[in-house]
Amino acid sequence: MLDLEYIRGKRAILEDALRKRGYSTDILVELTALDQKRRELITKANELRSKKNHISQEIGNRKKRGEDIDDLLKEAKSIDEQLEEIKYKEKEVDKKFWDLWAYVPNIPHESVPVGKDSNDNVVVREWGEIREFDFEPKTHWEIGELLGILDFESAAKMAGSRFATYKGLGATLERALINFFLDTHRKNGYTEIFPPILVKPEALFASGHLPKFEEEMYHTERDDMYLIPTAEASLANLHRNQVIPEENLPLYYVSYTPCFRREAGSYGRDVRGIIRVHQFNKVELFKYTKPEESYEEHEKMLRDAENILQLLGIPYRVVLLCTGDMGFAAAKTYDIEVWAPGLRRWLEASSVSNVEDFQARRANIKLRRKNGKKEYVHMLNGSGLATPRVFIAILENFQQRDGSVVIPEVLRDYVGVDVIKP
RNA sequence: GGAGAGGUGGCCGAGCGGCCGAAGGCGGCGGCUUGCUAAGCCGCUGAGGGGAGUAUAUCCCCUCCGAGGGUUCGAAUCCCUCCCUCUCCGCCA
Repeated sequence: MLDLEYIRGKRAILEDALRKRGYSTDILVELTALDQKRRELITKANELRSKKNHISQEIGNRKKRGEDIDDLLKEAKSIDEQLEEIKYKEKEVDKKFWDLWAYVPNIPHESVPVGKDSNDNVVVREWGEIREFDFEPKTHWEIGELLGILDFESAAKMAGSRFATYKGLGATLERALINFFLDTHRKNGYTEIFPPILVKPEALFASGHLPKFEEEMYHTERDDMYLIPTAEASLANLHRNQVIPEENLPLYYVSYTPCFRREAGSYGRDVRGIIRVHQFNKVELFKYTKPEESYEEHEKMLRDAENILQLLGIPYRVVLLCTGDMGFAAAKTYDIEVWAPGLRRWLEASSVSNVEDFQARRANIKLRRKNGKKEYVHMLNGSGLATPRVFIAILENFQQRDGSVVIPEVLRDYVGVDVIKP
């Protein structure tokens, strides 16, 4: 959520931002009208309440003196009636206003390239050698089934499409990745968190996932709770309604959680293998920072995520998302894409975003300066990393002619073997 | 699931129909004192919103004591519902 200044004094900036993101600016016309109406009603209601307060006070005074209060009672009643009507209208307008406002995206940072869609994203750097194969590289699902470490049939039987059962060393490799990610980030100063993964609607509102992404999440009807689509949702709530002394910032958190996504808008896309599944594991990085440090911290977080792939020896590239491709809450986002030779394409394995104070405003998280002044903190999140696509990258990049997969050295102690053989 | 206790400002904690946006303490900020530090003394110190105003100066007003309703001219204080925390019992890992 943005500062309301953006539809009053700083309106031109917001208009520009919406245009760059490819949003219509029509919404602003309605928002402005609602804002004006809202303020009119607030002013009127305040006046009436003020009058009423004076009368109540006067009643108290008169009663003490034993004087007659009938005329005041009558006046109070008439004010109540007027107030009732205005309050009703105010509520209505207020709700409309905030409902709309909740759909206004963040302002892109000045360093973000302007563009329409993913074609306008900018590749910032590439790392690693893309391997030349002297045989036809297989896809991860072919390798997974050949090695007996991925089982799609049993998963489909119990859960439907877009699920996978990890078996034997597959399950071990998955767990190894999680532990390796966590351990590495912990060494870099991130505090490990294992949060609730079933949360209340207000938590998802604070993180910015509601109301806009309701369709993307699994909801439990009986208790009105949601399975988190990412640990970001939980971590953004760690300090909800808190004021953090500035000397405690920045705060670094790392969290492994399963993530659940309905993938509502992507029927038929990436249906094979584990490219796009309803349930996956992710290790998430999260920071709370002072506003003046958030962009520096953003770069550092990106490096921390990249570091994992470098240690694993997986070729990747860093992509700076353009205004049109960026997420709703983000002011700036880098994606890290790993190379999958079997699929012959780059796969997004991480998304590292600075949302500035967009979530802090919703979650009401502030910092206290040394002089006592309070401001909203900046919040950053990034995958470090999501396991399925790293799993894919390991299978496809490190496959041998016979289908066996060489385990990266840093994982060998975790997995217990050097090679997974058929 | 059953019984009880409780949720008040950055924190602790009093208030239990009007004089309470809230005593007192801690912390923080400013000042005095002081060779420095500590201690002491004095003052200031919640949030959100609307309006006046060139103003992140200042002033006026409104709302907020877990959330939402209700009673009342008037509620932190009384009533109802819900949420959360704690204790005990039951149940289960």
